[in-house]
Amino acid sequence: MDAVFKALADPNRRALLDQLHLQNGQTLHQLCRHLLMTRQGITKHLGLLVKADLVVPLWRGREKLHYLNPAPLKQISELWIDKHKAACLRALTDLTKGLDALKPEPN
Amino acid sequence: MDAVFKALADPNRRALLDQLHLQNGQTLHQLCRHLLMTRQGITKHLGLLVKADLVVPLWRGREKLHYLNPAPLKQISELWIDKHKAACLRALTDLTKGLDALKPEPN
DNA sequence: GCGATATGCAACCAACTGGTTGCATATTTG
DNA sequence: CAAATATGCAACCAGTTGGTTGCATATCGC
Repeated sequence: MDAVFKALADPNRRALLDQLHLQNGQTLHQLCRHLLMTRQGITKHLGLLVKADLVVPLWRGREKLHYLNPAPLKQISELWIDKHKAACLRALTDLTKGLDALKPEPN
Repeated sequence: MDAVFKALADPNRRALLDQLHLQNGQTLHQLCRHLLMTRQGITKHLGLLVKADLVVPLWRGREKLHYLNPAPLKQISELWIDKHKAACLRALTDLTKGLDALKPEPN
């Protein structure tokens, strides 16, 4: 869970996910073409994505294919985002109540 | 957008959001009681949350109240998570296809 | 007004991050 | 087998991050 948030924190890694979203199952060298960085740098980013289980690697001969795994994103969305979305109205009313409490001196 | 992902990357900041979710509009000192860290440390974390617009501060006298703003989370959920969730089935079939392609030698 | 309370700001530090270079290993191809 | 291709691993380096300490400022209560 923490690994997923950390993995999503970097724009390069999000770009990698986007790239895989565009064409799934790309090899490391294919992914390198879209991101200006050394191959080893990309390997590190992919390592974090794999550790967060957002990407699943698959060896085919000397090539390593990378596939998206949408499960963690779904989980985060459900466990975290929706929880706060549900409190949307409450939060807004809280805030406006706070603002009202600020000005009880209209004299 | 990037600021939101970065802000969510730290467990302490997520804990702060959780705490505010539990009781909205808490003051800095109130938030300090739930997280073992110096007040200044928490101030820094809150600063990032405010910069990401996930938290809105509100001064009342010498106290600074902190309110949740659910808008950025909603936006992320819609713009990012759902995009990948939509590709859920496709991603899975891609992966299983990749797995199948691995073993075309059953002889 | 004065002490206590609530917060801000800046400097500093260790640890982590993002990225590189260099070299090793495995697989494919001719 | 040898050359080329695809990848891994480790060391290193600069910049950022997470957290601290120290001191300044503003507001409340007596």
